[in-house]
Amino acid sequence: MIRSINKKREVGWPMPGKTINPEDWLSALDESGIRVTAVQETLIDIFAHSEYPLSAEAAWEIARQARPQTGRATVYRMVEKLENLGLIRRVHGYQGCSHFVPTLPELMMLFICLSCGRADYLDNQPLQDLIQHSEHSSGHHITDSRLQLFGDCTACQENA
Amino acid sequence: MIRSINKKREVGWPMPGKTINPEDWLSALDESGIRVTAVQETLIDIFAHSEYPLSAEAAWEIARQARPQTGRATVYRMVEKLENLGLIRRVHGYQGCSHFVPTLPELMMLFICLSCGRADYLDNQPLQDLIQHSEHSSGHHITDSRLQLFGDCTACQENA
DNA sequence: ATCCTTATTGATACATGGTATCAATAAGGG
DNA sequence: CCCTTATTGATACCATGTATCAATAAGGAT
Repeated sequence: MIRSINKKREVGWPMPGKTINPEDWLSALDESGIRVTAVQETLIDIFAHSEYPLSAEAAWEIARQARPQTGRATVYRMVEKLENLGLIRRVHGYQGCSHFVPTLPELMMLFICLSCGRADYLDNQPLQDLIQHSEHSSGHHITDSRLQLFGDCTACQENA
Repeated sequence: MIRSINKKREVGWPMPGKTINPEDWLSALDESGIRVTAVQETLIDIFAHSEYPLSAEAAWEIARQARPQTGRATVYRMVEKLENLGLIRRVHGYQGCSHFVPTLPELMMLFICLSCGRADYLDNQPLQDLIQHSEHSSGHHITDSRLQLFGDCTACQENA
């Protein structure tokens, strides 16, 4: 199903018109009463700059390159905090359900290429429409959603 | 987040116009070259008749009521087979990612009520539209998708 | 700047969910 | 009714994630 594993860490997420600012993440942590520490800065940097979904375990490995004494539990705790604050979100179905990407739009339509592993954030208007339509036709009140799309990205189609 | 746990097992999935026939599941297993055994019939019956998403662990518990000697690994193996054959599918984000529901439409739009835990299969046309639209506007070739919707069902809204 | 309180850390042990192993069992074709 | 072989169930194992707790360090108060 998954045809490749994560590549080396590179820079930048390809979200047009929106970029990740580590400062904003630190502010969000600070505002929620969480103390800002060196580990946090390291991990925020790692998640904000990875071009691929990362698992806590993968983030731990990268973190130890910069801070060898970094503890495993600390990374898991940070991942939990970042997820609770909505700064990162889980990718369901990509090598399990334990990989995370930065949250860019609130209602994400995330596409993952099964060939190169890169993530792409698509225009989320269709998802908003879908939810609104389904709410009306079913009568249920929809408060949360998970959507993941998988396939071959444009670049990988050309290289095939 | 999740506001209740699974209720007792009841009967029937509320999918209008489509019901689950355990015979079909047994045929599917048979046709794929898998031997039909007593455990399989038990587990198919359990998954096909539960009104709520079931984890392998929960299915094991129920199975042992009917067949006390049923092994844990056997249940996990069966769940894997049923998932590989596309007969059941994982509910992502409902009490983790380890609960399963019968696959009714190929492209499922599954709604889970966070109050009563019941599942409802919604009309999947909006999802087909979304995928087609996103494929065209992004240029990516979409081969797989995961969608889950959560909220309060009509019944629970009335009871509130 | 220094102290003091307390959140956070890192090491470790533990829990949970799922998988590999393997002898015993049973399905179902010949 | 055999015989082959997939399947089972018991057990041990592994991976991912969590609880514990003494040591550390943030950052407000002084």
